[in-house]
Amino acid sequence: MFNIDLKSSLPIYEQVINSVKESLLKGYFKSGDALPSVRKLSTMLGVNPNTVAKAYTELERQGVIVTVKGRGTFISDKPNSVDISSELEKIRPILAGLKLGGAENGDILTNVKRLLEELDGEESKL
Amino acid sequence: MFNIDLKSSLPIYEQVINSVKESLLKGYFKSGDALPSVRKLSTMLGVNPNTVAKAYTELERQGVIVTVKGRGTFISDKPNSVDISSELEKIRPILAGLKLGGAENGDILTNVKRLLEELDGEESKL
DNA sequence: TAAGTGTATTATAACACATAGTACACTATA
DNA sequence: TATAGTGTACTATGTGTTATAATACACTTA
Repeated sequence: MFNIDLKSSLPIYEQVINSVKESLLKGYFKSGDALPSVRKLSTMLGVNPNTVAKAYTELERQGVIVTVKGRGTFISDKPNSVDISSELEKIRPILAGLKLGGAENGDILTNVKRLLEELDGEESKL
Repeated sequence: MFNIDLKSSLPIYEQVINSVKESLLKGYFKSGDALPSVRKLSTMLGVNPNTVAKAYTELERQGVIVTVKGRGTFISDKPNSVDISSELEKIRPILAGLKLGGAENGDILTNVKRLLEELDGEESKL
């Protein structure tokens, strides 16, 4: 479910954020569903509770989840909309690296399309 | 030419790396051309020479540039090929964020295509 | 009452980033 | 031969991020 690589250079809390988002897209969670508690998820992952709490805080800031003191953390029904162009600026240097490394525009586009469909999960295949 | 934002959260040396790569793709440099020296570029950008040296070291590791002791740094004629799938893994979380933020697959693909063409620079429009 | 929630705080350690200053070996040129 | 310019290496310092550890508090549910 939540796949974390402790040896990755990507910070653990960011991996948690990404993992939650992908789980949502793939339909593993629905609006209103409860996420694992901070302490439970931290023991599941073998990670400090503060690290999970940091991920949840950021996810709430983005409107992906909603926290209720004393009760738990739940999936939001309407995540904040994001600025497409600013997010695309993060992709730009990766694309530049791919092109310098010999990748063709067509191949890159095909793979991005495959990635997008993969993120749509199983429900989209019905 | 080399556009650097000292206030960005992206490390300066990474911005230099990206800047050099994009300049190459856009045709501002050809194989064999000399890059600004470490000390010269550092004063141009208002940055420590060690920071520029770090960027150049990484660019050489990727085969983008070649350094000759005592002479300078030059554009390589054959950058190392990159692993497409591993690079795409960096794009995955960004795409997930876009989709959660309400972006449609079609819009995302259109923008990625536009980015790719933008990186091809002016020579491709002849 | 007891257990489980999110949250906050302080402290510590490790690492990345950037700067500063210095030094060395090399190359090109006056 | 000097001089200036090149990449490179090193130590030191400061700052910020990441992650852990250990508590503590207020809240909710059973």
